[in-house]
Amino acid sequence: MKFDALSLQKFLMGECEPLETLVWLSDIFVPEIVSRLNTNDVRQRLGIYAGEKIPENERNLTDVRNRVSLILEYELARIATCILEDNGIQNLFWCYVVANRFPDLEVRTTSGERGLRVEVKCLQSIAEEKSANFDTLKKDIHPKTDFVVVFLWEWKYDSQEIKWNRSPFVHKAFVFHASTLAYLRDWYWLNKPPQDLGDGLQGFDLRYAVNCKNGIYNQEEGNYGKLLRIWKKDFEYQPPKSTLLYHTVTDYLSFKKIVITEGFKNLAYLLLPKITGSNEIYPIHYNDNNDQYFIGWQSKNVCFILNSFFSMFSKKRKNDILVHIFTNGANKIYTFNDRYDSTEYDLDGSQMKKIKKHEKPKYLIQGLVEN
DNA sequence: GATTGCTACAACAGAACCTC
DNA sequence: GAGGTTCTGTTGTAGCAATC
Repeated sequence: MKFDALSLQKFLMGECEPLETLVWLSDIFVPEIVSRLNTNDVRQRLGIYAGEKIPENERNLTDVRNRVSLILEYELARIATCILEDNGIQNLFWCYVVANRFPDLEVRTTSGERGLRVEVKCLQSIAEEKSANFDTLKKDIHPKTDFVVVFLWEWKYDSQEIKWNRSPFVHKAFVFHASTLAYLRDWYWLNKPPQDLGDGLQGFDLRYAVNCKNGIYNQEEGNYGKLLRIWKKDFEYQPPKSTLLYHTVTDYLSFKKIVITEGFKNLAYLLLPKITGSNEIYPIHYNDNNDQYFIGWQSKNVCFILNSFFSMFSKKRKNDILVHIFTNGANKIYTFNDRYDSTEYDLDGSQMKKIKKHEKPKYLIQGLVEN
């Protein structure tokens, strides 16, 4: 993709209004990065080759996820600098912030002047609880130049012709205006304190969020800023309205939905073939008047349904959906919550007979193997 | 069932400590 | 003092389990 060198330089040096920069990053610049990240040229350098093993235990998977996250962060900077070179810009580059502090990356001129600053977060889509953490205090964030980029990635198994077995694939990237996201986070956090504060208060010191339990203060435990806990739709305390905040709320709610749905899809593609023995998987849609709703995924006689979508319907419509699924040949349903705990049911018409709860996707498969 | 508080565990850097 | 080892704190990602 060819960029206009002048506007590229202007955006990256933080000379435009934050909203304008946000839209440019979201719609133009970061999609180009993702497109290049997903090329074989990049993926071959992150691939797991025949004979190589990674840990399967969640505890030890953490280091692999950390490493993928770090590499994607570096690749972003490398590719972003390549884009500058491709467009004839010699006086700008992306650099790594070596000190362990916000942000991860900065745009600099060759004379050292600073432009945009970017914090990179990576989430593996099938992780039951995506917990990447944006806990930078608002005082440390510059409203004009600072942004958060979130990559949603998953292992992608490649065809036989390609020499590696699997490699990370970025399914989607999201960009947030850091200052507004932090504002939203704090608005929610401060308006929803724990019940057992005692005579203390929640708040911040110079470096951390500070919690209080029964009057005793402590450094916040690490939940503050978890990306999927930042904001909830229709929260009872609404922040003051602004265009930027409106964008952030809309983008955040969309981000949350996409992250959960994408992980659910990847799980369906991972697990359904192991259950049914078939690689033929297709989406389940429900048509209501002129609207079409996504419900889940089906392979042969087995359906995966996402609770957060299914529960939106009235009892009558739920029955219609179940009959529709049954008519399409399914007699087994697994319902999943947003953290991918599942419940197994036998389906007969619109009647669901509960068989078993599976706390985690891996137990679902283990249970099948044991049976 | 959803939410929230707490814990796990890796890499890494730098300080503190130990031995020669 | 040099060099090696251990400890501590920070960053990062995520899962478990009690509570709402």
